[in-house]
Amino acid sequence: MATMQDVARHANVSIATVSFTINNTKPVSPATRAKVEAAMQELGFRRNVVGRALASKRTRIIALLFPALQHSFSGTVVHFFTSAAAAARELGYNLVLWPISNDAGQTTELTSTGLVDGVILMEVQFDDPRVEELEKSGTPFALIGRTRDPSALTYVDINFEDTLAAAVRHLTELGHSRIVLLDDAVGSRDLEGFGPVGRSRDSYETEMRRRGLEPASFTCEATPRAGKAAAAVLLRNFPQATGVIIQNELAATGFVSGLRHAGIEIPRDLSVLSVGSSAEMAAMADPELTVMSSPSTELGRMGVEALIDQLEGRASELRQELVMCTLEGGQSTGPAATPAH
Amino acid sequence: MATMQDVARHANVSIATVSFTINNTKPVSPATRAKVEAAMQELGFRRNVVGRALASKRTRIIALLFPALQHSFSGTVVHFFTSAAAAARELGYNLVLWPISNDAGQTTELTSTGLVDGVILMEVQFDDPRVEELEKSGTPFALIGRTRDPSALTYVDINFEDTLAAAVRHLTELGHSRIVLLDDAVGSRDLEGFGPVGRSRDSYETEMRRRGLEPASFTCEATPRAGKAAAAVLLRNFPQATGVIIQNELAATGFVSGLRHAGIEIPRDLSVLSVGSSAEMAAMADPELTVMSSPSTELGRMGVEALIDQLEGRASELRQELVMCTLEGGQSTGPAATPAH
DNA sequence: CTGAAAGCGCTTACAG
DNA sequence: CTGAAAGCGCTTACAG
Repeated sequence: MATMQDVARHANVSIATVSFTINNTKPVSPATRAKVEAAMQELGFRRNVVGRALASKRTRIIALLFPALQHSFSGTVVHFFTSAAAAARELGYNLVLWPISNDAGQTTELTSTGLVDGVILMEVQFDDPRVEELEKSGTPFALIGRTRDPSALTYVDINFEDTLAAAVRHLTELGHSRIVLLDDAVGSRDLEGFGPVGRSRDSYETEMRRRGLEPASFTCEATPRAGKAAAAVLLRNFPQATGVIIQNELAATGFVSGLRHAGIEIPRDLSVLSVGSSAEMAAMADPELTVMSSPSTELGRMGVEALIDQLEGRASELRQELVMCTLEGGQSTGPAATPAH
Repeated sequence: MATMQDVARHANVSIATVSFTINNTKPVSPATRAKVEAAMQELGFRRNVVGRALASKRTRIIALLFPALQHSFSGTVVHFFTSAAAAARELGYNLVLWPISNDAGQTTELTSTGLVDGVILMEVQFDDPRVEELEKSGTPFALIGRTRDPSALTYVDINFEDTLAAAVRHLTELGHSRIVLLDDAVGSRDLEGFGPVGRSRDSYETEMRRRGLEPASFTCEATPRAGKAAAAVLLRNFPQATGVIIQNELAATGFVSGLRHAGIEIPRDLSVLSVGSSAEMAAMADPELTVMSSPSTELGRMGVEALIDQLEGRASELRQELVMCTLEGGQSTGPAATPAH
């Protein structure tokens, strides 16, 4: 590869001038610019990023920290990864993937080698030790998710509060009043621990009470089989229910199957609304689930943008954004009927 | 961060000596080593990777090139990404994600900035322009997949040939002889184009003929809805079939639903074997599908290892590996019966 | 076994 | 507007 030195020689200018014209960092006369550009063209010059990184002390690489032992890799995670990578590139950055364990200790070791300018932290917990670690190490970062009090942090997250309220509203507008929430056991084992589950359940309960309705919720593991079993639990423990909000993507199809096997017809006998999943996943169920789908693609992009804004000093104020899940058609919610069971 | 210079000063040695002891690249006396290590410890020194990269002309970064417009992001892709990232790190490398369009033109632009030592190319086509581009640019690379004639290339891929033969065998051992293949329309629109579909269909046909059976295949898009429609097509066009091999992960659940709605009981009336999907996906169907699951995790790791072996000059011979899909229990295959339709 | 020094390919004050 | 030069943090012949 041709170097900047080669270009300078070829154009009869100094290497500094080449740098100035490439970066538009100092005025360059039109004639000189033309010479330099011709030389670059001719030599097929591409600026070496490693030299640039060392000199400028900015690698323009950011890392995506994700849980190595992802408890449940929903289909939406891929969209998140890929949209983050695409957004980074559009902004002139590269995205590296860093699997880390959920407990702290590794992040400083990773960031201290100078590879990345900043990191995006996925699957943030209420009290996340990694956040402290990042703060201590001085690494700029953005969260996908929120800690308990994220007021001083850069983050993007799903607006679970409004999403669950909208989910309740969707069902009440269809005439439902006995609405049960089925969520993910991962969160409820440590209810305070994982944001999505805790925030969602709180919001569900608040919204139900606000409407004078009695909240009721239960939980199952994130597998189709667990979802199937949960169907039996629902029928036994919540026989009055006419609507279910399920926030457990991987259990949802099994839950629907379980209900079908029990003779429940959806949505005639029971409405099921899947929250935080994707249209693709929802379409796997039979009947296809009405879903409030996760804004994974948007979050990936926004997380990257938030971080890079910060890195480039463009972030005049802290960027903190919440995005709602989007209600998408489906065949699993309908008017409330008397419970058939 | 402390630099190597700081460590050298602190230990009263030259910076070269620090480098030698860190890299074990020249003999260092035990006493000196101890001094250097103590200094590193005390200063919390971590070798800066950018400086190292510039001096050594190796960034120890590899790129994963994946199709930006992935036609169908199966759940298994995430496992691939994450296992590749984990494997890279274990070997002292970093993995960057590079979305590219499927047609050529971009890869040289990406590799020529000197960011990566090599690349892994996903979703390889029979005649893949990107392969030529990589060869021309001199970038070391490994394929996930195979071109038409990959004999001179480093690759890892699914052993579609043996997998489909095993799929046919699984069903014939259960007494089936009318076995139909349902695959992915993406491949058959350009049958020569996409390896998995072409290789699988060829192998299916060969194996059927070898057993004196008549091959028959059809195709549908990669969506649950298309799968559902495909169920009707099967019953209309292949009424004699008692077994179906479906190589279309995203259509599989819909296919099963479609059959159920048509009154077909699986596996009593019809056996369905899902090939190249994952246990997670297979579990979404009702009944859970018997599946030959994609070795995504293995492929991710192997692809990275193959590339890095090559980069480090460890690859005495070309690394070319094929991995079969693994048959996993499920409830959708059983003894052949007279077609009920 | 250890060190002085050149050099990897850039950026950026500083001077003119 | 342009250039000479220092420097980013390392590695690696070369010399001793």
